[in-house]
Order: sequence, then C-alpha cells, then structure tokens
Amino acid sequence: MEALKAAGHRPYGRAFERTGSLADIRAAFAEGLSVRMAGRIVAVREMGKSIFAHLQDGTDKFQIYVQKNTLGEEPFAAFRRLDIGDFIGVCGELFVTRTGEQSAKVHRWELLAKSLHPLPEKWHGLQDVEIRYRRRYLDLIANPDVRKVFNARSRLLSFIRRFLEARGYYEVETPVLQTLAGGAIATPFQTHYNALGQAMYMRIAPELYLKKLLVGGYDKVFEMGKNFRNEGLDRSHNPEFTALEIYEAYGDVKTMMRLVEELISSAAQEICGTMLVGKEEQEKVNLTPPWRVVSYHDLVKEHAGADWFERPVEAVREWGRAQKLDIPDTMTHAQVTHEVYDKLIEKTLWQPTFVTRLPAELVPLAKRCEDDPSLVDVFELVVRGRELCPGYTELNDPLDQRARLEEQAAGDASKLDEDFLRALEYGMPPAGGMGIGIDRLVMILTGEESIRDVMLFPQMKTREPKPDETPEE
RNA sequence: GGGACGGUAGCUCAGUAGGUAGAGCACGAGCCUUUUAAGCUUGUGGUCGCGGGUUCGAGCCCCGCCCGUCUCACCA
Repeated sequence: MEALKAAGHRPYGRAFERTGSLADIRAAFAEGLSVRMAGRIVAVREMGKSIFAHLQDGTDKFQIYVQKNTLGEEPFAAFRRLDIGDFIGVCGELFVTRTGEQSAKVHRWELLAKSLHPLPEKWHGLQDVEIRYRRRYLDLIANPDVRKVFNARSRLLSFIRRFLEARGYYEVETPVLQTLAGGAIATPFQTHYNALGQAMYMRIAPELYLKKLLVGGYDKVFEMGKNFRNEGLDRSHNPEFTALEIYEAYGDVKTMMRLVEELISSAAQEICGTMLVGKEEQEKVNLTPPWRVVSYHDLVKEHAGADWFERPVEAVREWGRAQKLDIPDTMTHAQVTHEVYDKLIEKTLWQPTFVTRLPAELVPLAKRCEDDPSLVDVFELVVRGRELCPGYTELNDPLDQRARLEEQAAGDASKLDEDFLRALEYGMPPAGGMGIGIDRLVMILTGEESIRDVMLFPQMKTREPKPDETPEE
C-alpha cells in the first residue's frame, strides 16, 4: 500500500463514472468500443509483459487485459502491485480473445479501494458455514450462488407488494415496540423505554393492530415486516423473522385459501419461472393450483384407520405407542390424535396441502365451524412436510373473544389488550386473515433447507463473553 | 437441555504409532505479451478453538469449557 501511495495512487478513490455495469457492457458488447468499467479484482493471471484479470461487480464478471506497451512502464508496474480483492476502475477497448472470451484491453486504470485482507480461495470458495453466516459479505463475494437466493428473496418481497396492491390491499405499518405483546402465544423480547420509564416489548405479531384497522374501515390490509420471538434457534426458527399478515373484511377462510394459492403459485412462476420448485437432488414441490384440500379428521382417518374416532381412548393410545410415539396414559383422545398428526402425518405432506377444520382447542382465536362447534374454520397450509401458513375466519364476537383471551391470560389482567377488545365492541366486519412466514416461503421457492441460508445475517451466538452476563444458573 | 460429529496458515484441507507443523490457493521475489483453477523457480506465513491433566515428549490420549453443523427435546 505504501508503495502504491508513493507511486501517486490514492488507496481509496472517489466516484468513478462508468459506461455501465459489467452486465450492461456485456449486453452492448461490440469489438473496438471504448468503455469505462469498474469492479473488484477476483482473479489475476500474470504472463510477463501482459496480465489477464477478472473484475466483478454486482451484476457480472468481466475479463480485462493489461499490456505493458499499451499502458507504459510505470502504470503497468503499479498494476502488478494490486491484489485480488482490490476495486479498480478502468478505461479500455472491447475485444475478443483467442479463446473467444469477451474482454477489455486496458488503456488506463485507477485504484478505487484497496483490500487489506486476502479473499477466500477462488476454487473451493468459502465453505466454513460459521464464517459464511457471521461474515456474509465474504460469502457473497466467494460464492456467487448465494447471491441468487437473496436476489430471489428481494424479488419475492417486491412481487408480493405488487400482487396485493393490484388487488386493492393497502400496505400499512403498525408498532413494533409495544407495551403489550399480543396476537400470538410466544415469549416476547423485553426492553426499556427511558423517557417513559416503562417496560416495552418487541412485537410477536401485528395481528391485533391490523384488526383494529378493519374496525377503522380498512377492508383489505396487509403488513410485511419483522416479528420477534424469544425462543430457540434451529433450522426453521430465527428470533427475528419476516411475516406477512393479510386481512380482508367480508371474507373468510375460503377467501384466504384462494388468495394464498394464487399468491404463492404466481410468485413461483414469476421468480423461479416454473411452479415446480426445489433443488435438483430432492423431490420437487409442485405449486400448480388447485392444491389439495383435506380436513384434519379425514387426514387422520386416512393414516390411522377409518374408525379412528370411534375407537376407545385406550385403543388409540396403544396404536400410537405401536408407532413409537411417546403417549402417557393421561392423554385424551384428541391429544393422541394431534400427536399422531404432528409427528406422523404432517411430515408426509410434501406437496402443498390445505389442512382444514382443526379442533377448536388447537386454535383458540378463530371462529367455530357452523356445522360443528368443536371445530374451527381455519386452514394450515403444509408444504414440504412443514406448516407454512395458517389462515382463519377471524373471530369478531367481542364477548367470545374476551372470554378466550381471559382464559389465555390466566387471570393476569395486565396481559389483556383492552383497547383491542374495545375496538371489537365497536364492530369488526366478518373477515378472513392469514399469515405467511416469508423466510419459509423463500426456503420453499429456493429449495434451501435452513432458514439461515435465506437470511442475510442470521442470529448467531456471540463469541466473546457477553458484556452484561449475569451469574444466574 | 441431551446425543453424534467437527474447529490445524487469510481460505480449502492433510497430519502416520504420542517424537522438529504440511500441501494447494492467496501474499512477496524471479521468468513468461491471448491467459482463464495459466505455468515454472523460490520465499514468507501457525495461540493446532480455550483452559487444565497424563507423559521425558501432546495437533493426536484424558477432563472441563467455548463456537458450529446435524439430531432429539422444549417452544408454536
């Protein structure tokens, strides 16, 4: 670096006017054309009095050719002192090499930014998953396929907004910092607001605010943003994750099924160019509508026998144990049934499947089915053996809602969102609602197995001792 | 939280029986004017995750801890 400075090169340059991105230049390639281009040096092949190198920017990779007698003694010597990883801008003339590669012969170059660290190895890339997640910028430089996943994610967010706006849904923003974290059953992150001297929580779901907007006269709303849940980390859970929630007045669970089916299948078409998604080595997921719709009861009967719901509780417990499930004698018939669904059936639903009419005790915040009050009018969309998206006919009876929330709060009145209940008392139109885990949707569209591979900066444990560590436990 | 596996140069990895720490890439020096994982010669580079133990001697064996991956559990 000192040698470069001594030779009159600024190690960190300023804006560099380009003819276009590397992809632009490739698209407009014509032999003899003069161009200005810039990028990071990712490969160098030195051959005495001439050098080949590759520049990379956010769009493409392009070969440049540096000749001693084109450039002159000193600029050529300075170029040789550059390292892989440095950013440079070049002026040059396009040509095609003997081997047929489109290239640019460099007339002048300037250093735009010096890299002080060596880049990961060019052939194997960066393999260490820990470094890939902790220092994603290196992963993005070294492993070009990673960029494809995040480009797909970016286009998905954009597509969802266009899709919903075109159908008359308003995108809204509701508080992330809340005095009461409602709308789901989960442990929130707690923080402290100095100005008010009070505890605050990061939201676990936007649901209650969005329903208040239905009361306020919005017929079709959605919000796409981060939720935060104070839970463990694994292949499908990150403490902060992106959720899309949609509510539609005068609709119900069927409205939502049609909407999500169209939304996801057309997203696949737009982003993947096909409705058959997933990686080559695994069974593809076929998102072509219509998707299978099956009730929870039928599904259980299909797997465990048509007389399942007529069998005595001892018999179903025995059956479950024979399937190597852990079934204590205290389990009710309904609990055994759900254990069977959860552990044995759900994982078999690889292709998109709407599981409908769930037992009411599993989903306390949805409306009951009119023909059977023991069931609720909901769906769970299951893809690749995992729940992707729940949808409800929303409960709009303020008295029923209060009773169920009170039961859930277990006598702790401070956990009741009184303003939400008051809003319902003003009247909320019947509505359908649903939530999609965007991270999991990206996993399905890209075929990735881990949520960490679809989040740019997944949560990782701190390596240094935690500064505020308290000696509990 | 339990179990299995892993952590060696900036990166990708090898390391025999417990006996001086290795290769390729990257980086430095030299040769080479159409190469593309360029090539050839040569050099620099190490807290072997951290701490303790056994041993004359530990990358390797033992114990504890940290981080990661998978998996089970918890959690929706």
